Amino acid sequence: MNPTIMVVEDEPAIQDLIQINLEMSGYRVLTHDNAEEALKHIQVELPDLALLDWMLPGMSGVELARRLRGDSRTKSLPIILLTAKGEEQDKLKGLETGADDYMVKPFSVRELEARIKAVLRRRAPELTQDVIEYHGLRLDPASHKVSGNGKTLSMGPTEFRLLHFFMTHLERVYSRTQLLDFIWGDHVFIEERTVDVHIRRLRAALTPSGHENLIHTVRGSGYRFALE
Amino acid sequence: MNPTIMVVEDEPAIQDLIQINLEMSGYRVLTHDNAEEALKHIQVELPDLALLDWMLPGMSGVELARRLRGDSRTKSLPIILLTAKGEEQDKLKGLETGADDYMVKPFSVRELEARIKAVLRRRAPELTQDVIEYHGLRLDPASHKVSGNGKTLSMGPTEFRLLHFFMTHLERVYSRTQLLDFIWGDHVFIEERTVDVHIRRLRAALTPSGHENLIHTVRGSGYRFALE
DNA sequence: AAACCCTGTCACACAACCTTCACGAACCTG
DNA sequence: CAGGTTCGTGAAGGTTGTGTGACAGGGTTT
Repeated sequence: MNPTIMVVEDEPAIQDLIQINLEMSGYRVLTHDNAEEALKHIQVELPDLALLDWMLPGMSGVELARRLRGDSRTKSLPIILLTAKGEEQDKLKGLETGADDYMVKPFSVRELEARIKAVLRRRAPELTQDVIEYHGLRLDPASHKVSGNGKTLSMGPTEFRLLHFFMTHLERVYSRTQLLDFIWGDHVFIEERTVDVHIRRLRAALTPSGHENLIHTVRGSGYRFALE
Repeated sequence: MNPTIMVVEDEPAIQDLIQINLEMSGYRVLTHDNAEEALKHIQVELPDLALLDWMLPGMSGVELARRLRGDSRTKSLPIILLTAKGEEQDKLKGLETGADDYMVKPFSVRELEARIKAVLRRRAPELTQDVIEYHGLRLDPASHKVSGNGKTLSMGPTEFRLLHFFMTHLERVYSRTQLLDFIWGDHVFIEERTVDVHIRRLRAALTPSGHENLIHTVRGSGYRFALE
């Protein structure tokens, strides 16, 4: 699934501009024109990044950012603030509230996309559309293709997500529970051992190019993806 | 046909400079020296990109941009704003322009063309009227004709737009929702599965020349158009 | 008015996929 | 080396996603 970006912006013109361009770039966009509505939506669905206007009718974007940081569920949600010119001197305050980045209006769409990409890369690399390559194994999120030493490898959707996660989180052990959280999503009621089965299928899918030995079992702890 | 660029600029010297250079580069250029005239023209003909001066007699370029964003017909028209040096600080306070990009005068013609190209490529590669050819499959936007290895292929309007979109967006997976947004338009209340049906019709239309296997199903994600 | 084309929706069938389970191998501990 | 734990593996069963044919409504042409 593509990264979901929540846009909270009260001016329709700029809302449309952002939405159209981000969708064109492959993001899924949710728009709200006030903070209260946005908060309600977040109860239901957690976006991957939030783009908040500084000034909003009712609760301001700054206040919204602070609230999101306060709640443990949204604590690590990447946030970019949009500020108009005169507000710039308050930028320190903005960063203090926990925003990852901020942009001063007017901004170009190119710049916006660059910053979104930068923030995502830092905070959630598995959500960017960047091609990842590691020792002859190549994964392209945009075209949804995997190849090992030039040879195309095919696998199911879950194995693809699993591999994508591993390739953006190298050299580290993840427990089955963690993998379930990151790849299957929040609070899914699934047997832990199911992870083993997908690991096995991923190994099988990587075998044609000999990359199956990148996945290491760490007995008692979980799995690790690396050269060794 | 070449992309049409509308230039709204009141200074004759700059107007000429832009017009001559852009025409030299193969664009069709429409010039107006005020926003009202430009709006009138847009009723008749929709350009592929608008180049607006910030300051204009009567309605300003900013106001014009806002209006264009407001009308659903011109909502997604790419816009580049031209601003003079001093204007950037004074006039921008809290202004949301809705432009895709903006340039500060004086600028080089080379830079202008680079930005135009970038904006066009990002916003509407399927808008260019260039004939597209890909592995024996040939699509001519101007005459609305498609042929595969010389053999004429016939299809309905929707399938044509779908194919046009795919051929200008190769090697990338698009979800059903994205395809609905890009090809049917924003906020259309249409069943997602309808996309499948048109994919099927497009495949059927491409079968006579054997190009139906350029369309790949990516289970759980959407469709991808490429060789593979 | 009839014939035609295009479109969006539905229902059904099938294939791909996910999850679980059970069994045995591998491993650790004492 | 015995007992217990953890992991790999194959298969079964249920679920989900996609391909496909049919059909009705709207629009256009004949």
